[in-house]
Order: sequence, then structure tokens, then C-alpha cells
Amino acid sequence: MNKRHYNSEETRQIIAEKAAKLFAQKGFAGTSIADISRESGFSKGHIYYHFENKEKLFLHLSLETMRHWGEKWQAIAGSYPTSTQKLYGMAHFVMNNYKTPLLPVGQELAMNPNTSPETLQALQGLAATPMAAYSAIFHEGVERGEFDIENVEETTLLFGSWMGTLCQFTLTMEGEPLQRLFQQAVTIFVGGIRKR
Amino acid sequence: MNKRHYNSEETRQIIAEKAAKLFAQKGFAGTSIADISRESGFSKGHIYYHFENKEKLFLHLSLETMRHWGEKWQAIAGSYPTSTQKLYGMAHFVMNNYKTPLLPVGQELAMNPNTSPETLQALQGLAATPMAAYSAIFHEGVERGEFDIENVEETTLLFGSWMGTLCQFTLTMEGEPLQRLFQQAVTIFVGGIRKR
DNA sequence: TTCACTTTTGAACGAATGTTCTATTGCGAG
DNA sequence: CTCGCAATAGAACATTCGTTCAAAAGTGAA
Repeated sequence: MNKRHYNSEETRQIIAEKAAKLFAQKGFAGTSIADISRESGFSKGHIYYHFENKEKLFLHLSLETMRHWGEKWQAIAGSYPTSTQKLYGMAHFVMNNYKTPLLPVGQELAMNPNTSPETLQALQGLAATPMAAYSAIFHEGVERGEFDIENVEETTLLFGSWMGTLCQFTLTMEGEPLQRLFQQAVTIFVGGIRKR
Repeated sequence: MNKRHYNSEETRQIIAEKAAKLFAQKGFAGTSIADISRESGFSKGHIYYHFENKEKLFLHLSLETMRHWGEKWQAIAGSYPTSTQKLYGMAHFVMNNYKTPLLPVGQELAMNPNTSPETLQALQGLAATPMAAYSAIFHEGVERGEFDIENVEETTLLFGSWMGTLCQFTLTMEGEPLQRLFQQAVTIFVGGIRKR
């Protein structure tokens, strides 16, 4: 009856994935529907069969990505014995799971005066997911006596923005050097907030 | 003889400044010549009187900005007694002197496959200026026994990328909160690399 | 095999974009 | 005063963009 026919849902997924890759690489304005069409192998018109418009397409895929991200992190967050280890775990997780660093692209959209207000509001939720996860770690670390933090909110912002840019290196680096970069960042950060 | 007439050089400067502001706010692809024309108050055609094309315009103003930045830093770099203080000074300097965070825009251009090879090569030099300045501080800090750093190059990259994103906050924050953010970042960073 | 309906295409359109070109303005030397 | 040339404007152009639309193809049920 209202079962899905053909592989339409799969198609939608392919388009979303390729679009995410392109958005992350070339930005929102820099990525055209023609680009997405070429990369995904489906016609330009067909993209509009699945998504209302370019803005909605970006919104859908970025929010979906973040939702997955949050769920996946929640599933493993409990497995770290200390807050410090949890922070290392988070960096590792971020590196492997924001395959496509969409957050800066969301910022780009948010900055543009032509962006519709509804989109703008929806974008608010984009950064909120990872920020909440970071914040939880820092709060826990303070309570456990591991961290010495004056202003947790500010610290969260600092850590979040740092992770955000490091994510962009996933587009140009890989393997061990990339891993060391993330690890070293956490080592420095922890060194700066560790209780002594 | 070949003296400048009218206020042409000044006009060129105005266009460059307004363009820098727009590029920083809306990115390279997101900023149109029409935008720059509107903001600067000069006609679209006149922009092409001063600059060969959009790419060259961006290149000129970003390299020029960086050149100024580097010179200005060199002038005050010697006035800090310790490397730690120099790092704080750098953060303060970055906050006040990259009025317009053009580095991410340079990255955007560099990522785009349509960007000409010459432009690409010129862009290499963009990040090089601040990175060299950061690197010098870390090297000095190690020599003076202030910092304990395994890999100075990696540390430079980490500090540079962090400063880069923090710069974007200059577009949405100001005054004391902004200043505290930069300061706190350095405090954390120094805490992580300080010799103990 | 037919038929209704979902999926997919590709042509078409208006708006916007980067760029070029021609015309106009206005300074300053003579 | 006037004439040449730098400075500026704005129309015009080709291209690309996001989006729409009508038609074609493919699918599964009957």
C-alpha cells in the first residue's frame, strides 16, 4: 500500500550524501544544483522531486547528520571512565563522524542576509547538538574534580570552535597525522584546564 | 606628470576595504560584484577599472591586508619580555587587526576546483604570514625554556587554526566578552604547553 | 498484458552573475 | 578657456544559477 517503491529512498539518500560532500568542500553558495546533479548521477529536476529547494536540502541533510551524530555519541559516551578520557574520545569521535564539516557552511548560510528566517532559526539547532555534548563533558569534569574551569560556557565555545576548524582538516589530511593533530589539541586543552 | 589625479587611489582603497568586509561576511562566492558596487558606492564597471577581475580583487586585498598585518606585528613583537606574554600579545593583536577574517575565505577559494592555478599559488602565501609569526613565538619559547613542545610545526598549525576561527567571532561579538574569549584561549593553550 | 501511479528526465525560464564596452564627466596642463 | 586624458557610470552580454514543468520511463498490482 504505502510501501516504498523502487529504490527511491535510497536515491534520496545518495543525493543527500553527495550534496553534503560538495557543500562541505565548496560551501553553500559555491555548490550548484548542477554540481549535485553531476556528482549524484541524477538529473537536476529529480533533486527537486526529493527536496523543496536548495536551502531545504542543506537544512535537511545537515540536521539529519547532526541527529545521527548526537545519537551515536550518546551510545558511547558512557564508556569512558574519566572526563579527560571522554574528551579524548570526543575528539576521536568528531574526527571520524563529522566526515563532512557542515558547521562552517551553516555559519555561511546564517551570515547571508538573503537566508529566510525559518531557515535561520532551524540553523540555530545545528551547532546546538555538539555544543551540548561538549558542555556536558566539561560540567562533569568540574564536578568530578578533574577540571578547573571558571566559565564552562566560554570553555565550551572555545573547545567547540576549535574542533570545528580541525574538522576541516579531514578534507585535506588523513590517517596518523590527522589523528595526532586532534589528539594533540586535546592534550593542550586538557593541560590548560586540568586541576592541579 | 604621472601624478595621481582626483582621488583615484583613495577610491581604489575604498573599494578594497568594502570588498574585504563583504568577503569576510558572506564568503567569496556569496559576494557579488553588484554587492561590492552597492556597498562602495561606485559602479560595477568602475571596479573593473581598478581590478582585473573578482579573483584578482580578492587576492590583492587579502595579500595586502596580510602584508600590513605582518609589518605591524613585527613593529611590536620585540616589546614583550617573555614568550608567554608575546602569545597573549599576539592574540590581542590578531583580535584587533584581522578586522576582517579573510583566511577562511581564502580556504574557500583554494578548495574550489575552478580557481586558477596562479591564484592558488598566490593563496599559499596568505596563511604563511601569520603562521610564520606564530611559529617564531613557539620556537623562541622553547629556546627560552618557557614552553615544552614536542612538535613545533604541529603546535603552530593548532594555534593558527584556533586563532583563525576565533577571528570570526569579531563579526558577531565585541568589547570585553570578545577580549576575554581570546585571552582565555591563550590561557588554555599556554597551560597546555608550559614547561613545568 | 494493461493500467495507475511513482520515479526520472531534460528542456525551458527568469533572475542573477562576472565581465566588457561605450559614453559621459571633470580635472589640470597649456 | 579648452583640450586631452584619467575617472566613472551604466547599459549590454554571455553564462550560470535556482527552479518549474511537461513528458517519458519504469514498476507492481490486477
